[in-house]
Amino acid sequence: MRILVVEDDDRVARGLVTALRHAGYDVRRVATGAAALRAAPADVVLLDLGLPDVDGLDVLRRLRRSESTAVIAVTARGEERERVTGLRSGADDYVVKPFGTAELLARIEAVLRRTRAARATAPDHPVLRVGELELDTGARTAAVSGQPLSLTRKEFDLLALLAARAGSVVLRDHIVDQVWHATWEAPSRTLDTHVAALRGKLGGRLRIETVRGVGYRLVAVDG
Amino acid sequence: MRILVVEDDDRVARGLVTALRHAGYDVRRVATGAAALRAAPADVVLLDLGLPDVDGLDVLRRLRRSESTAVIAVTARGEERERVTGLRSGADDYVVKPFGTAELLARIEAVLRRTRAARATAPDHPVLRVGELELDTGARTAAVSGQPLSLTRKEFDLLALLAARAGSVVLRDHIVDQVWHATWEAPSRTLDTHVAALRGKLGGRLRIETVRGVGYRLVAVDG
DNA sequence: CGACGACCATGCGCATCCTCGTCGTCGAAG
DNA sequence: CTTCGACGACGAGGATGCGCATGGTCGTCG
Repeated sequence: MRILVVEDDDRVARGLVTALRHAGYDVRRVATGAAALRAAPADVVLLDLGLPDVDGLDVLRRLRRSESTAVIAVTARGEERERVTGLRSGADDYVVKPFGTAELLARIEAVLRRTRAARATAPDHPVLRVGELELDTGARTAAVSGQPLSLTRKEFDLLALLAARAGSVVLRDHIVDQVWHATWEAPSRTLDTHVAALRGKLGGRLRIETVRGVGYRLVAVDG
Repeated sequence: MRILVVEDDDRVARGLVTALRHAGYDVRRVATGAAALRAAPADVVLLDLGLPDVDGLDVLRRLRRSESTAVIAVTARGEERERVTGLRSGADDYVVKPFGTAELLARIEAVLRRTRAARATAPDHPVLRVGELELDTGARTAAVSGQPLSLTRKEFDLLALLAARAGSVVLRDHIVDQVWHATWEAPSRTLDTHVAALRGKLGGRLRIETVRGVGYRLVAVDG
């Protein structure tokens, strides 16, 4: 489980990181909002709203674009109004310094309990089959009709996501969230590019259909 | 959205109920743990852990057996150790009296955001059948008598809505709400246009009937 | 260092799709 | 029968979303 600590005060940050590492989490720490957005994704982000470079609430809102990331806001100020706007902006929880390590850990667990369901990837089905396609999500290998195909990382992630919901439409936003862990806003043609690459590699036995305005759907072609 | 308030102090309870009702929730209130377990299910339970009849933590654990119910623990005691055990027992959040109404509402919203997201991850994508019409809401495909038909986004959403209530009238306002996610209605022929398009594509086996001044109704034509 | 592959951003072209206005028609109420 | 409001049938316009080609960035490896 990966936790990102966004905190500009070195002393506070070090204490947090140590405590979280000790609790068994994979912890990263950054000091600025910009770095936080770059360092995503994480399962939980501990976000100090009193950052020097940018508006903390803005960072919060961007982080929360990814459904699978939970955000716990942390501040020194204890005003109720601040807490309310923080929560309203999408924070899953809001704690005020100073706080106890045990409570923070308990709150992290509570948040994780709730977001676990929203996280994807079923580790119990490592091999996906759709028609002639076979994806080994453990070994990250793919083959069509026994012929191995070489996929790049993004291509594989994308195909695995589509294959896991074969026959159903997968929403564009959901793909962007899961494969790119995106925090970006401007509509980008990046996803299309990768879909095009996959279509080229898949050949005739599998088809990625476009559902305009919604997303994509992977189907096997019988023949 | 349904909220259950579990609180033995009448005065506090009344205040809570009023505030929550005012915020638009469907609120129920009980005074004991036993009654709380009987009154479930609810989307959110505000649980006072200082109940007279039973151990609050025990009630909490039982309520949390239902995945879709969120629990916010409320107590008068502010000890960190209490908060930790409350959260560890499965509470989604933990607030200490006295607390502000605005913050409580914000925390309820935050919790609901998460449980809703968890539900949206495993959504129901039923296959709707009306006469010869078959709509696969997961794949977003439609067919009449086995013949696939190609529908645009709005057309599909609209038809799915009508098909889900096949045989009964769906109000114009409700359609606008669900398909356009707007409460708009500057007089415009947009909805009519899409209905007309659907009628053209459906052919003779299905009919969309107009109920003047009310809405539309989808019916199968037996032939 | 230089080449290379993977990835990301951007812009254009194109095919729809949506919207909304006008006008004619229909239905219900009086 | 008349009147009035609601609906149906068009027909553009403008907006939207997608495919593809291109150029740039970054990290890796020889």
